[in-house]
Amino acid sequence: MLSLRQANTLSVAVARTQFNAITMYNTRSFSSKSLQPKRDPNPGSESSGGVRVFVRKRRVKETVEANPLHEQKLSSLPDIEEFAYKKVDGSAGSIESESALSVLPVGAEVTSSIRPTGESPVHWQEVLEGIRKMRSFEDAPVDTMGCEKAGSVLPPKERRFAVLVSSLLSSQTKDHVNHGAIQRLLQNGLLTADAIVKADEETIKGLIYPVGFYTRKASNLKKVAEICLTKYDGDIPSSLEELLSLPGIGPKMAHLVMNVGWNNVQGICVDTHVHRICNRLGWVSRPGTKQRTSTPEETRVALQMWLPKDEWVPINPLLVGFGQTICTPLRPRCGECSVSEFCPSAFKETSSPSSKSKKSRTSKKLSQGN
DNA sequence: TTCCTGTTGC
DNA sequence: GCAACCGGAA
Repeated sequence: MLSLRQANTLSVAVARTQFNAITMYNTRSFSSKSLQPKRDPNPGSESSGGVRVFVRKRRVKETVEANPLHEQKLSSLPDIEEFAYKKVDGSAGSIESESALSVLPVGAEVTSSIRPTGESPVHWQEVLEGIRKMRSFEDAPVDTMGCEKAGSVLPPKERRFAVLVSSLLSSQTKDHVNHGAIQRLLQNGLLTADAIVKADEETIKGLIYPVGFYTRKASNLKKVAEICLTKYDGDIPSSLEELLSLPGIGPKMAHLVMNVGWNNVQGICVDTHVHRICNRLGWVSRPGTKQRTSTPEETRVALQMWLPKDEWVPINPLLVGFGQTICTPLRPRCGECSVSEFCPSAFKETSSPSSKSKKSRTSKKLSQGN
């Protein structure tokens, strides 16, 4: 059975109401003021002696309380956490994934969220809060020109296509350069699958220049548009697997598109910033070891082990902006960082790696696992 | 030099 | 694991 400490990492507040209902709130999603348990708006129905359980997010709160059809509304929502519980007889049960409203046996005790299985690093909440505060002062490029901003004024289908194209173009490219390329495509009416299929590849290439790898990206863009048009009626694929099958779309972009394009959280979008910062903070490691993770994919899996799911989307823009302004790849500004006291890597990357020989740099990398 | 919100093929 | 893809900025 899981310890109280592990259960606490879920930050779930459980409270009984006079209707013998259990309302579970994710405390990270709520201000302390809104933590008051709400009574079951429809007590007793289909509960059959059980206890109603609500698992929901802050942003659907209004919907729930205002709409009598709360069950349908809730069950159609994504990003619902999974929870395990213990029955009175000691046996284990769980609330099904994606099931927002479930019935829990009388006397059952919530023991854990199913998803996070790893140990949370100490002080992770303080660190996250500290970074949020630093970010509220800074204005990182990602805040105004990130991929998720692409086509925010467009209709849903076109917006999704814009997000996909923006993702495709943005790798290894400065935010403002990518933003310019998207604007030029838009102005030339080339931000739909249909238009790109009809357009000349050289034209595309000229418009997206100078994004990184523009030749390859122009080629990929044509192929992706063709696939979107023929297989998805001009829309973009709605599953992780299908997105990954597109040329030029890897794990980082696939998760970004799922997150901001479909609002369907399948995993954390881990890029170079999230990868670097999580390792600096000691938040991720090789399974069963204390060594740092070596690839963003490895970081993603390790991070998903313990980070609560409602942080999966915001962690990306948060750490990207932090990485663009303070926790930079080269010469991080630890002196300006308010959470350096919690960072095992603080003030340890002051000298330029190039000041050392290649050999010592390699050995340094190898010994960095701590 | 190193990096840019990476992906791909070897 | 690592070079290639791309060119420019800090």
